[in-house]
Amino acid sequence: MEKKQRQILHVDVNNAFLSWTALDRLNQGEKIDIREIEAVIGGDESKRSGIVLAKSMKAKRKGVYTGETLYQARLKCPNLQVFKGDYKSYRKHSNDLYKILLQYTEKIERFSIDECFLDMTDYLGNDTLINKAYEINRRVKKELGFTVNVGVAHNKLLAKMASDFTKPDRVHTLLEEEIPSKMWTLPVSELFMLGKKTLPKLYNMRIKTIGDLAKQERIDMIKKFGKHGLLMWEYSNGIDNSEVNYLEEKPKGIGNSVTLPRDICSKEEIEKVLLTLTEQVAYRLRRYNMYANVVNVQLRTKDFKDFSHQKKLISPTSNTKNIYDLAKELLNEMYKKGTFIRLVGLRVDNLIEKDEMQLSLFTNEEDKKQEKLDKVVDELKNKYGYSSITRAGKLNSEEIVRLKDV
DNA sequence: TCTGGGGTCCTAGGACCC
DNA sequence: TCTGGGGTCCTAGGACCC
Repeated sequence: MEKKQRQILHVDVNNAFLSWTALDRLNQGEKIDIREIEAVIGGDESKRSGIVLAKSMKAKRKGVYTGETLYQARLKCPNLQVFKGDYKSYRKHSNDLYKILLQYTEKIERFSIDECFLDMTDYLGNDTLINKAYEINRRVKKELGFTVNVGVAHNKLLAKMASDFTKPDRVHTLLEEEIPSKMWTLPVSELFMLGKKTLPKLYNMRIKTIGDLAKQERIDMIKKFGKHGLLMWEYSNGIDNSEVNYLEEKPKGIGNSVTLPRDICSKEEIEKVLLTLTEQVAYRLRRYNMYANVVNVQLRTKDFKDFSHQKKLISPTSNTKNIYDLAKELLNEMYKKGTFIRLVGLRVDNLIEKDEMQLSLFTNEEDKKQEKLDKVVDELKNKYGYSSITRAGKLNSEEIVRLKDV
């Protein structure tokens, strides 16, 4: 029996951070709509995080692109206006969008803060997929005040490629019969999951368009690039059988990292930063009701060399002290005296849910005490805000690490 | 005034076991 | 003298995404 053809939409907010900040400013009574001028949402140069996070159409036309430094962007666009991002507000706008989309299907995968996949297969009624796409596009603009692109297709990959065609405020289809005309003609760099490391290798093989890639022998792509080769080959041919993952998923890992306002070169200073990062990570871990099995410490040197070490915990934990102790151990292993460090990161991985863990013949008295302490601290944080409570050893590092949103 | 921060998944080598 | 091979777990690093 042939399987029913799937009906998939991809909804992508146009210039999300910039549009949302534009709306917030208009709501606060500002006269200028920053979508209409040469503007970007950017990081903070004084904190050495001065990159472009989102740009207006006018800035884009001057050649400004996401991820480049504000310095480079200003060279191309001297009148560029730079605004700060507000993640709390972005989450709210994202949720507003989600609520509208829920009226069309419950099978929604929130792919990122500004992108969703919708599985409409069983939710079309007598309507067509493309009508639904236009309706969503119109309603979001009218009810929320920002615009979206909607991609219409029969799998996620094609829907995502379609929503990336001309912007803003558009609906595009990418049906099987349209693949040669609409997708194979594009530069191969436009293909989803094809990054800047792979691109030069393909150019060396005289592969310039997605169509060139699609014409390769499948087996050759596997031989040259392994699993990733197969993926690229399938994507270039419009093949993607992955499901819309609409069920809320627990995270697989939780991390926090920070670029320091100045490079540091003493283990003691790095430890203080690690403690601040650990507190935040462990707090989030406990809010998910999960335990970690692995701790990972990442360092970036002043000349942008990244390295990391990781280790399994003796037993799964969500306790700040256990994680911090192992993090210090890892730092000890990996840190060469005198190296200038630009970024410090801490993540926990191989997470399990608390109830999966047999509680526990082995939990010792010290751990139980720690757990109680963490709980008290968490409750205060929940009640009075994350930064309401802090421990003495950390105070110094707060001059270095500004507290971030949790 | 160069170059964020949060993730997921994959690969490859070594240890260890049968 | 010769010197397996399959499987799993652990770790470091890298590619890619938004």
